[in-house]
Amino acid sequence: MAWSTREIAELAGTSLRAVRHYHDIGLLPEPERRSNGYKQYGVTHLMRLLRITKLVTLGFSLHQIADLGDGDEHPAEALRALDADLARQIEQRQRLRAELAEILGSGLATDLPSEFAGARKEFSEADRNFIAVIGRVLGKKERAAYAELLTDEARMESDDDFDALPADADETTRQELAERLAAEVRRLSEQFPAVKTLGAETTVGPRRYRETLDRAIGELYNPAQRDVMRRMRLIYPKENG
Amino acid sequence: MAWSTREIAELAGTSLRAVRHYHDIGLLPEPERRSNGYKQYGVTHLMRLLRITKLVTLGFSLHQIADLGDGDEHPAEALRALDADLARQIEQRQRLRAELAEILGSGLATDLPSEFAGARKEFSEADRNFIAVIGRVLGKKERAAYAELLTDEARMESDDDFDALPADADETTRQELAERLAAEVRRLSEQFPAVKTLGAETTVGPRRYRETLDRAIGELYNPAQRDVMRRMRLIYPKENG
DNA sequence: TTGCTCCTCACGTCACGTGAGGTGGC
DNA sequence: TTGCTCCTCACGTCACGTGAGGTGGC
Repeated sequence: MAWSTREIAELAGTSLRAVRHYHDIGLLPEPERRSNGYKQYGVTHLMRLLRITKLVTLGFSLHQIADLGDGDEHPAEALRALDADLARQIEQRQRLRAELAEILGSGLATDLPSEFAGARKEFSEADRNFIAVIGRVLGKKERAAYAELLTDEARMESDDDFDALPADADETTRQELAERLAAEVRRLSEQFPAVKTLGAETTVGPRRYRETLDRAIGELYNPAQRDVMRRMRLIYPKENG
Repeated sequence: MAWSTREIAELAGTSLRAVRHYHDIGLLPEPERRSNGYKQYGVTHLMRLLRITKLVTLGFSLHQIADLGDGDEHPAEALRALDADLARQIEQRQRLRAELAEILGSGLATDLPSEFAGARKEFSEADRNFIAVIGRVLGKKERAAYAELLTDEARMESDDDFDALPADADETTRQELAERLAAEVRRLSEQFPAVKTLGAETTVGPRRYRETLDRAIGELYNPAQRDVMRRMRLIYPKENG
């Protein structure tokens, strides 16, 4: 008597359902049946199944295996293509691991681009969100420049004051803070010339870039903070965040 | 006015459908709608979406992302688990590439276990099938021993005669061939002591092992060849293939 | 009126896993 | 009669892709 479905599945190291699936899609011919409907497999079926499971573990899709046919020609070209594919997958995973290492090493929030891994750590939630958004719309080079700025520059007292600014801060407080921040931005612009042109290279075009930043600012900061930003721009009329 | 679905999708570098999918599974809250039913996204939605897409590209499943919650705690443990997983995936792919290299280098048929990569090449189809089957049912150590035998031993004239043996070969031819083959097997048994106990360590148990080999022999070789095998066993009474 | 965007079903993909419900031989 | 194996539907998984069919603002 011949093998049952469970038996060839076990001999081939696969599952009952997998064997039936290979029948369903026409990858493995169905064997003869006994009078009660039970399937009876022979060596040729086992051979075919062994080939299938081998190719599956190597990483071929069932479609590819079907295309390879049941002949015994050596599919060198397909094997090389698969190898190249595996090489790509390995590289991609290695890049991901490098990124993970950066994130883990820096304790960087997971919603920030990993270029910012080296940045000084204490952002307010609004700042973090703002940086996440700007990080998405800036082009690669500008993002790197921005990241460099955040990495080299320590947090200043004026930053704390800005974060803590209440929505109803009075006129004098706002103007004074705007002046201190403008002085800071001026200094940064000299130290990091890229800041002057920030927004020149974006992923969404200059118009969407401006719109996006404006919307982010509108939602993330309170009226007094937004007013301080406006005043800053009057004092030091350059693009800035 | 706020962002449309297409707009946040583009800002986050993902697809319209992906955003809707995140809504469907409750990963991303739906925003307010305009009177015409159009969705209007704000910065908080963009932030959430950015976090999701970032974690997706790192390799988290949507379930895992849901479990991480929308808080901004640093998911260090999850990141480390993911890293370990990526390391495993890389290793597995490297093993597959090594196996592919062996197969490609040797021109080995894809239905044979790759341990047999070094084996002498000219198997008859029946032999190849038989080796594939026995390769599956032998345990790892015995498979290695068998592979070593096939690697070191050159093909003999008697092998060719056996492959070419017609189903109606006469008595004398069979007996003579059986004697030559038995002598060969005796020599091999001395050179490779593992041959004597072949079948002791199997993946399917001794009973299924014997059954499997018998069925394979029955289907792969003609009556005269099977008779020669029987005679061999009488002359040199050891397990053999 | 035409073109473009938005919307909601709802089926398709891939390689099976997992019951559901029924039959056959000991 | 009970337990075990075999069978055939047929839905579920995962992260969306891809139309199908309809509406709204310029």
